[in-house]
Amino acid sequence: MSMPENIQTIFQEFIQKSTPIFKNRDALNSHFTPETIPHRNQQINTIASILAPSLKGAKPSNIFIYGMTGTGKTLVSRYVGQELEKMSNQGTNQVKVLYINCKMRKIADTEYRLVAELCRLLGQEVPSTGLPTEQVYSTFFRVLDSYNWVVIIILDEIDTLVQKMSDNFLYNFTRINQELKKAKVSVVGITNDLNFIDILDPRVKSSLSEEEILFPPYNALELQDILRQRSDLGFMKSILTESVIPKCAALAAQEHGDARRALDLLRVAGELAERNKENIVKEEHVDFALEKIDYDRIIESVKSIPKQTKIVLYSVIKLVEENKENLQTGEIFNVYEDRCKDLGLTPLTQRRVSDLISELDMLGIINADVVSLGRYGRTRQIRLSVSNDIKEKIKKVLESNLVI
DNA sequence: AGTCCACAGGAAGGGCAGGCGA
DNA sequence: TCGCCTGCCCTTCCTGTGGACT
Repeated sequence: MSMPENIQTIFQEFIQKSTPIFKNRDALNSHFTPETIPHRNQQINTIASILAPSLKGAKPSNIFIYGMTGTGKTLVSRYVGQELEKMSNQGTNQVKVLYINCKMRKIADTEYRLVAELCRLLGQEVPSTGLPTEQVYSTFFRVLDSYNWVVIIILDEIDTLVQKMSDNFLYNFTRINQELKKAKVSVVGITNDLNFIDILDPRVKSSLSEEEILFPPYNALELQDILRQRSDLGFMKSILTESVIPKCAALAAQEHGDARRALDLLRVAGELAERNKENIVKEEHVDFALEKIDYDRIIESVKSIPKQTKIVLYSVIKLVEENKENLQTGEIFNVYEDRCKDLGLTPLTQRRVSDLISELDMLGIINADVVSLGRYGRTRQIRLSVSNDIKEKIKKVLESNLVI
């Protein structure tokens, strides 16, 4: 059997399959905007009433929105923004909402690019490079101030912005209105870093958070409502076993009520059923989905970590395979040094390796707790925090990657 | 009560790449 | 195109520390 024929068969089967599972897969994606947003009425109303004065040409307060991942911050603010623009278009046409996700590379990773993107959103093309930053700013101000409108700028994941370019930038931003004659600007900042507001310069802080809105995590029942709404849109009728949605909701509720995670579980469960050519999504598919999402995440991060970190991780695995438990930094460092010599690389210092171990800990691949062993020193106790299957897969990835 | 282990983890600075501005 | 600047990775040097052992 030749390859092309094989692929043809897969496509054929996919098309001919009598009972499709998905009606609209996109509806099960966390980025999808449904027509109504369950359990966020309070937040929607608050934001709407803060922004409403813009319809009469007044500058609304700046808003600072915070909450954990998957609590609907982005969804709600985009939704309110859209509705506001709609209303404005029916009337005085005075409101413009600009949305920027600060995490996007090539769009918002430098001050220049961010301001250039804002110009673009206002309909003014700016060369993607070449101009002095000053000039982009003046273009921005010119376009902004060319019309008697209220511009609401939504900066999503605003915390990454500060990491990249200091909060000087935000300071300028909060003072924009003093430079403008006709237009008025309000800033909506969104973050899932709950400590973010504390590390800001106090002046920026007070200006940015004229209004603060907290998005609490969803509980399991609320998550179920969200999943029901999406599954009605996304799945064919009666394709889900009764317990599927409560299970997804319960699992996601365990992790700080993350709706994104709940939707991922549901969608992946459906995809797994589809791939197995089954026509009903069952609870066991959710279990597999849970594993698969975890698995994919970890393998992806292992692929993307730097070479030296890979060698550190490989050393940890080697030691684990020698049945060593509760590894110490020093042990790992020794094995790591040997590995480096085998590979003809100069090893990093222990100080640095210690930081790399922390990074692996944060990725959730290993578990590194600081403990005191009294007379035997203070160190980290390090364990692999993945199942055996994943460990084997990681090992394969590392070996093919490093030629160990 | 004091010692001392095996590091943790902060501070400062070197070196380098890559983007910025002229 | 080239110097300049910035951010990042890494090293060096350092001080701090919980608790088993004496």
